[in-house]
Amino acid sequence: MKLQEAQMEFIQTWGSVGSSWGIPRSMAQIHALLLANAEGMSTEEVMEAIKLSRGNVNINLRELINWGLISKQNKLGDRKEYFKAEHEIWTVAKRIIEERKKREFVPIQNLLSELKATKIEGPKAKVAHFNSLVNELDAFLSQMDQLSDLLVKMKNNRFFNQFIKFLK
Amino acid sequence: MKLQEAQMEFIQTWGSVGSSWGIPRSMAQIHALLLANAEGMSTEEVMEAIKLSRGNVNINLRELINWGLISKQNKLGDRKEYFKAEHEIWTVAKRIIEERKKREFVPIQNLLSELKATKIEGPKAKVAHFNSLVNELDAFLSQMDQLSDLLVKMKNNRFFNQFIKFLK
DNA sequence: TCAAAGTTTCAATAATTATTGAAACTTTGA
DNA sequence: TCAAAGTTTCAATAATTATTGAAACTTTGA
Repeated sequence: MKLQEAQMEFIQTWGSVGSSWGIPRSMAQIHALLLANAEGMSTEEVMEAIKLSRGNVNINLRELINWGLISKQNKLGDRKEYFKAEHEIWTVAKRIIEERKKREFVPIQNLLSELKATKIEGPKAKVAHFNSLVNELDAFLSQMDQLSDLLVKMKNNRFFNQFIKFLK
Repeated sequence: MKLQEAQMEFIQTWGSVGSSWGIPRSMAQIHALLLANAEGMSTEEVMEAIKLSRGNVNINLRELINWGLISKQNKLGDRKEYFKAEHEIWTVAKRIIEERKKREFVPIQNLLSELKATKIEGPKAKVAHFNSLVNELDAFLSQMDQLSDLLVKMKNNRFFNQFIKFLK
């Protein structure tokens, strides 16, 4: 298989998985493209490679920068901006986890602590059920939170593997 | 705060977080509603509580059943079907993790193993970079896979907490 | 067997979200 | 200072996804 084809398959798959994830398809595709290329690429090159409009590429490159998944690069004697992916896979994962936590965990956690702090009025049994849901969810989410912090610190594969074995 | 209001806030938040997740808002809302009620509810009751059409409620109830997040119940002397949420929070998490793995991990993993098995042609350095990306991603995903299996088995809070402490 | 109660399907439509592309803006260096 | 090169913005539009609601279908028990 040609490198080009392989890259394209990768980009397509990453894009469609991304979009079933709540990440815009183009953003995921651009990310995949930059991951697949060791060197940075310019806006033009990205546009050309995955046939997207300038505006789209620009917006999504900036979003990827916000996520900390790519960074700007300058080439000497060249005025264009180049964009280069973070290639360390554990760092990539860390950034994605952090960003998703912000969007998916924090709002629920905020609501739950608010509800925990509030006296809820209504039929006793129903209120009890609701309160216990709130408490259990809250406890669960804070455990997941801890686990993800841990995960993110665990960049060392060997340690991770030992740890998995230990727990089996 | 009235129980009703509290439930509604919960339903709204769960719905909007769900939809930033790739889960249809209505499905997440129906799930939240059933989680918040100890007893099962009929299609009519769900429609009434969150103002959704019959078709929508029907489709999403079935989808929730597919996910294993709710189940049908019958009441004696009543022809209607009632739907009751799985209330054990670790089981809920397990089901969601499994379902998301199917949608988000499996396609990437399949592609990666295909790519690993293929000889890729092109400039040596670029092919090397691409191959190492494929290998690292594959290794990473299989670690996450193991971790999630582990997590799912770890229903016991006490064990989980000890384990977190142990690793700190 | 039949009608009432309930469930499912699905084409049409609404709502949401992503994308385009041209115009406005910014930066650079001669 | 100015024009060329490059970047950003954003209204219009396209694409995607979710929702409605009425009609078709199924089940139940008298």
